[in-house]
Amino acid sequence: MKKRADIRDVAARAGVSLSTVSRVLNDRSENHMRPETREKVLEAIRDLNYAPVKAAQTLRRLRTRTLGIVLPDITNLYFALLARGIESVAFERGFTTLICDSNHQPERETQYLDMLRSEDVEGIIFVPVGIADSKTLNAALDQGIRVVAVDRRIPELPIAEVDNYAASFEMGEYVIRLGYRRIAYITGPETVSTSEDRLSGLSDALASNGIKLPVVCRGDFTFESGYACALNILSNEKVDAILTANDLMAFGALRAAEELKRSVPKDLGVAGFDHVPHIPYATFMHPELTTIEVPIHELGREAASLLIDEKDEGIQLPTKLIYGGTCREHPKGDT
Amino acid sequence: MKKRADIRDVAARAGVSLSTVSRVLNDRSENHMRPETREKVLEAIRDLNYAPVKAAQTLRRLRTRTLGIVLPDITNLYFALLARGIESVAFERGFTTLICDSNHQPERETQYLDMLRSEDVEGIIFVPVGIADSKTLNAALDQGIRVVAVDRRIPELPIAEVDNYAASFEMGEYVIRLGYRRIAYITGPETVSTSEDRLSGLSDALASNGIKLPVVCRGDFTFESGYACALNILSNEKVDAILTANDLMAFGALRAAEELKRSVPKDLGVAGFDHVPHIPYATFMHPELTTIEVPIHELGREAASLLIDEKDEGIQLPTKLIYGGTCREHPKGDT
DNA sequence: CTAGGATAGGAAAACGTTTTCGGAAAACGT
DNA sequence: ACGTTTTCCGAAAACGTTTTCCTATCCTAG
Repeated sequence: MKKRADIRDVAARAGVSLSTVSRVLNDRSENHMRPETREKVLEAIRDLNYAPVKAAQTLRRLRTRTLGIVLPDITNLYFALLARGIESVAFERGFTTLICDSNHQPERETQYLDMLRSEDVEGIIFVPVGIADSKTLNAALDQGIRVVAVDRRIPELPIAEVDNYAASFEMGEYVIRLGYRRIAYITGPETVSTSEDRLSGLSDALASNGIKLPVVCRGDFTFESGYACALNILSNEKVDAILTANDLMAFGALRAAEELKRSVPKDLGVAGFDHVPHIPYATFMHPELTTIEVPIHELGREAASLLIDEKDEGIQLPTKLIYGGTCREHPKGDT
Repeated sequence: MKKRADIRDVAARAGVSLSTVSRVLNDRSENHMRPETREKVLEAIRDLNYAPVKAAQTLRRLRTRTLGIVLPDITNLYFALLARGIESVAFERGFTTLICDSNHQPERETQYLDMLRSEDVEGIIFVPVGIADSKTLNAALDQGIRVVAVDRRIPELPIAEVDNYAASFEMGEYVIRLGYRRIAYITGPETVSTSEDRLSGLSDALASNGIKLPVVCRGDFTFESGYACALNILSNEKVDAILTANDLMAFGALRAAEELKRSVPKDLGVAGFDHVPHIPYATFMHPELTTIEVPIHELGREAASLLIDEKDEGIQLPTKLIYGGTCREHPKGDT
C-alpha cells in the first residue's frame, strides 16, 4: 500500500503551485486558467490517482453535507421506513446520512446529539424518546444546526407530521357509527405528543356523541404493554371496543382478546394507529387490523426536504382510515 | 446564533493552555494531571457545551473512526438487528457508523461503496445483494480500507457467519426423524452463498437417509415468493413438508397451506431459517415457526470487532434449532 | 540545602485543504 | 514606448485539533 498522493504531490508533478491544483479541482469559473495548465494538472491527478482528503476539505470550508437522524428504534419497521424516506431525499441531494438509534434511552439520545454536533452535520431529524433535553438541543441550534421533528412534536421546532388529533377523532366517530359504545383506550407515554393528540382526538369525538371514555390505560407502544393493558381492561371492565395509540399495542390487545375468548370483531372491536404496511406477518393475520394509515415514508421525505431547503414551516400530511376486519363491518341500523 | 466554542475558548475559560484541554479530552493515562486542573477543564467544557470538531481531529490523526455498513434492506428486521449489533460495538469503541441501504439494487450498492471510499471510512461491513462488483470492491481494498462480509460470503474476504450447511443438515435430519419423507424446499437466490449452503446441507442430509428432494423452488427471500412457491408446490406435488431458506418465505408457505386447507403440522410440516426474534406478530401467530436461530445481532458485533481489531480470520457462530409447532412434535415411533 | 528526577502544563508544529491577496506577465490603448 | 487593465498563478493564512518537545515547578534523597 503506497503512500497516498496529496495535493502538493500533484502540484509538484504538474509543475505548478498547489493553489493552482486546488483551482482546477474546484473549477472556479471566475478566474479561469490556461487550458494548457489545467490539462497538465488533470494529467498529474490521473497519474497519481489523487483524491482529496475529505476531512481537510470539511475543516476548511466547514460544510459537511451530512444529515443526522436520531430515532428511538431502528428495528421498529415504522422508524426504519422513516429513515428510508429521509435517506432517499438526502441521497438525491448529495447528502450523507448518519442514523442514530437511541434505543429508547434519553441518555443515549443526548450522546448522539452531541456526536452529531461534533460531526458538524448540517441538519438533524429528530424523533425524541421523551421530552428532549433542551440543553443539548439548544447547543446544536445555537451552533446553527437546523433541527426538525418528525411525527412527534418538539417545542419551537418545525415538524413533519400528520394531524393526529383529527385522525383519532375520525376513528372515534367511525367506531361510534359502527355501534360501539363502551370504548377503552390504550394510549402511549405522556411525554410523546402523538399519544396525547390521539387521546384527546378520540376523547373529543366520543364527548361530542355524549360518550365518555370508561377507561384509559397507559402503555408504551410495545406489543407487551398492549397485551398487558388489554388483559387488565377486559378482566375488569365491560367494554365493547379497545382502541390503541399504535398498531403494535393493538396486536397485543388482539392477543389478549383471543386468550380471553372474546371474539373480534363481534364481541369486541379493536383498532390501531399507524398502519405500518408491508408487514408480511400482518397480511398473514386475519382479520386485518382496522387502523389509521400514517404516510411515514413520505413524512421522512418531507422532513429531509424541510432541512435541505431550509424551510422554517412544518408540514402536515393527510392520513387515511383503513377499514380492516377488527371492527364490525356494518353499523347497526345503517348501511 | 453564538459562535461555536472551540478548544481555545475552553482553554481560556479554564485558564489553561489548549494542550491541556486536549489532554483532558483524550485522557492520556501517561502524563496525568492534577485532578483539580482536570476538573476545571471539564467544567469549562460543560459550561460552553463544547464538542470537538470531528473534521479537525480526523485531519490531525488521519483516522476517521468511521465504519460503513452496506446492506440490502434496513426495513428487514433481520438486517436492522444486524445493523444494531454492529453499531453497538462501533459506539463502544468510539466509531461512527454509516448505514447504507442498497435496497436490493446492485447498482446502488456500487454507488454506496464509492461513497464510503471517498468518506475515508476505516472499514466496511458488507452484505452484498448478489455477486459483489469486484472492481469497486478492489478500489476500496487497494486504498487500504478493510472489508468484511457478514452472513453472505464474498470471495477473499473474512466473514462473520454461521455454519449454514451444518444447520440445514441438522434441520434435515430433524424433520426426517419426525417422519416426514416427501420434503420440498424453497430456496433463495443462487447468487447468495447462504441460499446455496442451506440447500446443499439439507440435500445432503436427505441423501444420507436415502431420500431425494422431490422439488426445489427458487424464491427471493420475500413473503410473496414463499407464498407463490408453496402454492405451486402444493398444487402440483405430493409433499408432506416444506422447508424454506428463511422465515419470511416460511410464513408465505404457511399462508399458502392455510388457503389450501392443509393442516399444519399434521398434513404438512413447515420450517424456516433465521428465527428473527421479537417479532410481536410472530408471537401472535400459532403455531410458532420451527426454525433455525441465527444470532444475527451477535454476528454484527463480531463483524464490527473483526474490523476494529484488524483481524484477518473470519468467525463462525453456533446456531440453534428452535422447536416450534409447525412440525410434528413426536417422531413416529420415537420419543 | 541542593542536586536530581518527576510531574504538570505551555508553545508550536503539523495534518491537507481552500481562499485571499497580491505580483508578474501579457494584452491593450494611446 | 509607456501606462493601464486584464489574466494567470504563487505565497501564505486560515480551519481546529493532536502531539512533540520543552520549561518551569515540586518532591525527594543525600
